[in-house]
Amino acid sequence: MAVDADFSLGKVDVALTPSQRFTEFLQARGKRVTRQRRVIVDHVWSHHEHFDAEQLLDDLRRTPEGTNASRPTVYRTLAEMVDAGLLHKMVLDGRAVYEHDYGYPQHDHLYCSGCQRLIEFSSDDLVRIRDAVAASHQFRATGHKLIVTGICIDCRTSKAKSRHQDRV
Amino acid sequence: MAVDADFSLGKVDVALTPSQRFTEFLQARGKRVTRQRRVIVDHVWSHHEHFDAEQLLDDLRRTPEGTNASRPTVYRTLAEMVDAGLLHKMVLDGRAVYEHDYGYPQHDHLYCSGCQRLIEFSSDDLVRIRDAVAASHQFRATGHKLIVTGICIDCRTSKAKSRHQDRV
DNA sequence: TTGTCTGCAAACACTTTGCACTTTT
DNA sequence: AAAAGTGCAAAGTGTTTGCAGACAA
Repeated sequence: MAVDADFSLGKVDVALTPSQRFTEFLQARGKRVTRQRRVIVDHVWSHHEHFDAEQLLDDLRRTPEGTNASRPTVYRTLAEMVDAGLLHKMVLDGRAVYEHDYGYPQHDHLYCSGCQRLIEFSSDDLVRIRDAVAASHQFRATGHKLIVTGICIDCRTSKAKSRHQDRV
Repeated sequence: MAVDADFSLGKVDVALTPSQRFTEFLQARGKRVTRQRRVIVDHVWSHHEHFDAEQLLDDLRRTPEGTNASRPTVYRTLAEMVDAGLLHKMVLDGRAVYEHDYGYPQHDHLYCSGCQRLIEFSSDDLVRIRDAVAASHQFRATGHKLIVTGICIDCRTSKAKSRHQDRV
């Protein structure tokens, strides 16, 4: 699940690093800053990519001694990071996919059914329409999830699609 | 998972009933029109509601002799109905939820986090924006899924929320 | 020291599959 | 009769949990 190479939605200024924010979150709840939790946040923030729990687990296993964590710990820590507002979780094809949330603007995705790539975009018009529709149903919108399915230009132009089928 | 009581997006005229269309679909593929398949399509089309496989299985079990089907058959038949274009499948909170597709206009959902109700709506503006965004990324959109999360008016006005917590 | 966290193995929920038997065509 | 479908039980997949030992505060 690679992220579009050109990630054009810029970072937003934030006071603390993700790692600091997580530490703060843990301490505020009487939770402990363990080696595993540190290793996981650091690793997750070393790449701006969409990933799932198993990928993260594998990545950590390929890493030097003392920088990995067990499957249950990975799952538990990802859930905590979502609670902490660091990560955003979405479900795609039956498995949970995570992406950076803290410090990045709200956005939606184009999902290429050819190469499974997720391309990020954001649209103010979309949010406006969302709120107008919600209002007309006397519904108070707190968020939304939009995934536009289709075919990206690479998959459309290349006859030899093999190059685009990473991570299928 | 109840559907909004006032389903205001009208039916669309279609040449065949869902059951006829399914029969046609099966025959075209050399598949057989069995008692179970008939029972399932008929039951699914007797209510316009969102449902999942286990609910359907339970409903069928509560039904007179000779009008039920096993779990594997229910799953297999639902998949066929999706292939046939009769049902639309979406994944919500980890399980597959189905809704009528054949004969109904494309639409999206408001999802109340208070009572888990799905309210249907459709918006031409939304589709326009979707296509504009896609075009700007040289992406060819073939479809989309939008779920707006929030609180419905019932959950907002009632202090005694218990009444709205069916199916939680 | 005290209470939380970790990792293991086992449990989970939902869905799919292998296979002998039944049913439609 | 031939081919496809069904139901059972068992296997999968992704994720969660109970618990004894390990570790942060």
